[in-house]
Amino acid sequence: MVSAKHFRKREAILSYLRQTDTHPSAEMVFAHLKDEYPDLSLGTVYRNLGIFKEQGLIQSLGTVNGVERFDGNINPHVHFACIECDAVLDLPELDVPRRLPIQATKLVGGRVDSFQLTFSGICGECANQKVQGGETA
Amino acid sequence: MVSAKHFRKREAILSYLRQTDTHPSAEMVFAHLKDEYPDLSLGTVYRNLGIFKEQGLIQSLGTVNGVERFDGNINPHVHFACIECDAVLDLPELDVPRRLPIQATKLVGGRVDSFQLTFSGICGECANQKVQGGETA
DNA sequence: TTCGTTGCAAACATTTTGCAGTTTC
DNA sequence: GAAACTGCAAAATGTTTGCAACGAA
Repeated sequence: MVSAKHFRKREAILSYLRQTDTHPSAEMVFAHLKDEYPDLSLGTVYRNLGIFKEQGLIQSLGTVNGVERFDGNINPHVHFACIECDAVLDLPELDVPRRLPIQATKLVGGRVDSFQLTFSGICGECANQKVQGGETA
Repeated sequence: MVSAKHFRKREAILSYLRQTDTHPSAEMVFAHLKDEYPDLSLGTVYRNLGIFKEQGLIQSLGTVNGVERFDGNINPHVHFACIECDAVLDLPELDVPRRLPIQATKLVGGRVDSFQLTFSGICGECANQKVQGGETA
């Protein structure tokens, strides 16, 4: 009667997504959990991410630089993606006016389920590094 | 001295992106231009889309169902993506409050270049078909 | 035994790239 | 000739899937 911990990597994946604010990709989740679960497989991560997404337990933020990013926080909120370091930050202070989804629904004529608002540019950290290190590309 | 038309498929690609409101993927651009340019290659489409994107002549909307979609209209505007038929529609009537990018810039501390606001759900057309055809999955 | 979960590796889809051939000047 | 653009096919990348093995009940 070994604790379920031995068995359910699924829980670890969901738990990590809910803990972190890094909006990780499948690979990032894998890399993070590899320490604790050395025999974790990337396929398992993908598989479970798909399941969580389908069940609405997590949301996909779309792709950043070609790789899909996930968020354990399913509350609608705004994101910022850094084109330099690929970091994705939450901007919970920004609220999208309620009229927007309402108007969208009217215009579309069908059903509007969700939205994704993502700003992109250079994050504070990368901007600082550029100033200090010089603008060399 | 054959007209440049014979030669520059690049122009045709950009021109199509500016004409259409379908927000096509590389494959869709390819399929559309294949008639007029039978020897067009998919690699050329990808290559030129990359160049246009880099030059700011077009914008990427991110991926819809795993494939990247492009927009020849680089004016910031809102989109709607149908999860049923993968259509992407413009919602030019919706305007994002100016305070949002300003606030985002302050919060991020770096630089905010652009944003992407995409609603998703079922478009009017697909919604109608569902009603008429019954809700059978 | 039965069911669900997993590791592994193969398969898959999309996108990128190297290279040689062509067009333009 | 040089420079730019292209077709083609190979490669790279990210993701999905089949299958056998394993764990829990």
